[in-house]
Amino acid sequence: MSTLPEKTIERLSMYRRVLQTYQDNQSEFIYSHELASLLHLTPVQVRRDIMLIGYSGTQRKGYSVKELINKIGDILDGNERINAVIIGMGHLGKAITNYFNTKRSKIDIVAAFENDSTKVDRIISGIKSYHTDSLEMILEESNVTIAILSLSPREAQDVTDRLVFAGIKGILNFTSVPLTVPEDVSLENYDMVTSMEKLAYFVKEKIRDENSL
Amino acid sequence: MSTLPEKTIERLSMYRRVLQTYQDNQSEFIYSHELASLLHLTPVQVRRDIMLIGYSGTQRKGYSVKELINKIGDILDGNERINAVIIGMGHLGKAITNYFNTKRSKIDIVAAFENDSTKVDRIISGIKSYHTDSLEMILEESNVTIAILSLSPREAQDVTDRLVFAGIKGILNFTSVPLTVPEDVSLENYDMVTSMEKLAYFVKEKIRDENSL
DNA sequence: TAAACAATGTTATTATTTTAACAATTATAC
DNA sequence: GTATAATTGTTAAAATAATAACATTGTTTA
Ligand SMILES: NC(=O)c1ccc[n+]([C@@H]2O[C@H](COP(=O)([O-])OP(=O)(O)OC[C@H]3O[C@@H](n4cnc5c(N)ncnc54)[C@H](O)[C@@H]3O)[C@@H](O)[C@H]2O)c1
Ligand SMILES: NC(=O)c1ccc[n+]([C@@H]2O[C@H](COP(=O)([O-])OP(=O)(O)OC[C@H]3O[C@@H](n4cnc5c(N)ncnc54)[C@H](O)[C@@H]3O)[C@@H](O)[C@H]2O)c1
Repeated sequence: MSTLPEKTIERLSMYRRVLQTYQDNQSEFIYSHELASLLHLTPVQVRRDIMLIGYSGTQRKGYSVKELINKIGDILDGNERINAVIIGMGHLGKAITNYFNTKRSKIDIVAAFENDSTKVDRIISGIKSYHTDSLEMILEESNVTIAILSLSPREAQDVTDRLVFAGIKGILNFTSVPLTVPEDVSLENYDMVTSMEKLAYFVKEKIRDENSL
Repeated sequence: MSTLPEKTIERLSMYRRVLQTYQDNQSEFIYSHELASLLHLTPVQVRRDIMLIGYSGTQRKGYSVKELINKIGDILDGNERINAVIIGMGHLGKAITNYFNTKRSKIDIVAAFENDSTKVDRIISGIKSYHTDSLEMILEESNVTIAILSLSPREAQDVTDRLVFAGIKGILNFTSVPLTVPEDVSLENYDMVTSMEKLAYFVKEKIRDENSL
């Protein structure tokens, strides 16, 4: 199967989550319009996404919840578990680590890195925290493909370069720094300020539109 | 000016941020290709966005950094400051509050709400935390338009309904719950698990592509 | 067993977003 | 001054994503 559209991948992740709670509570099958309604999407979009991943339901009956969950798992998770590290165990880093390692998931955060000596060589939020100096050493002896960046912006590009050099293939960047990475490294940015400013803009626009009617 | 495309709004927020640091360090003017390069975009996209907001640079000279910052400010910020509240002062809520109120911005987090009695009626991360029971009361006497949700998923929809009823116009949702809100309320969701799973998928795909060459 | 119905699966259309093409303009060099 | 080069502003085209249309098919009902 060729690479799926980005937006479809995002929705697959969301389908799976709601299917998992649906599975526990409800029926064995689910209709596209039910799944759509749980996520405020259209039934067509759900059907199209499911078509794209090559799964088929039964007409008049819907999709097998269990099979669909498994099929999504095949696509999102693959076979092996994925190891991640987190750089920067400040407020955000601790929140993320704490959150992630209380969820069941195929992705594990296996180590943290810190600069601040008071946070090094300790267990924080359930995982071992190392000094950033030993980044290369630790990464060499473990199979880590993803890094989460929640460190001070000032250090973000330097550490990124080292991560890339050490063979990291994906970066989830919470610093607002626009990172430079080579082509073969995937980069996901989340910028909370942008998110807030965007929301504020559309709130303003809606109020303006209402007043102008 | 009519409502701008969503993606343009996101980039405007990013333009402004890099322009602000550029302003402090460098020249009075900036070329589209320079601004593009700082954010890893194309010069065309930068020029098109700037066209859409109705600002003009000088050919052969570029854009006045100061004027462009101001123009973006007119669009994103409007005239008045915006007040926000945050619901749920757990790990994530504290991180966000702490982060936001150390930045200069037109958006202020003015109050927090909590259920846990040990976190109520105290100053946490610099802002006053109230019991969620008093949500309606506090919102009535202040001009708050935006709410940030970082509370337990279980309570998310209930609190959302109350926020909407109390007149909130925008919600930034960090719980992974697919919230139901009326048409006139803007909703921004950020789902960290989806973000991670998406990243993991594209990492896998890239590795697969490389192996199949 | 046949007709009606209600759901899926897929192709076609539309909307949004990005990228390309290029004309217009202005600073610089000669 | 005039030619040249470099940059903006805008329209056109391409790519991506969402929506609509509808044919297909399994299920129910009479
Ligand atoms: N907290 C939020 O809600 C939030 C929101 C958006 C963006 N961010 C961004 O996320 C990052 C972290 O935010 P925070 O609020 O947790 O800040 P913080 O100051 O609490 O944490 C930063 C941590 O990074 C560590 N650090 C610095 N250099 C390091 C290095 N070279 N290697 C390893 N660790 C290093 C520091 O010691 C500190 O513990 C910042 O870039 C911030 O801009 C945070
Ligand atoms: N921490 C993360 O990195 C992260 C990442 C993604 C999503 N989330 C989501 O963000 C939310 C918060 O995560 P967290 O890690 O901070 O969890 P947390 O348990 O540390 O914090 C949740 C807080 O919400 C409070 N709360 C519960 N019900 C409330 C109510 N009705 N009114 C006000 N406050 C209430 C609790 O008392 C608690 O302090 C959760 O929905 C979680 O799924 C967190």
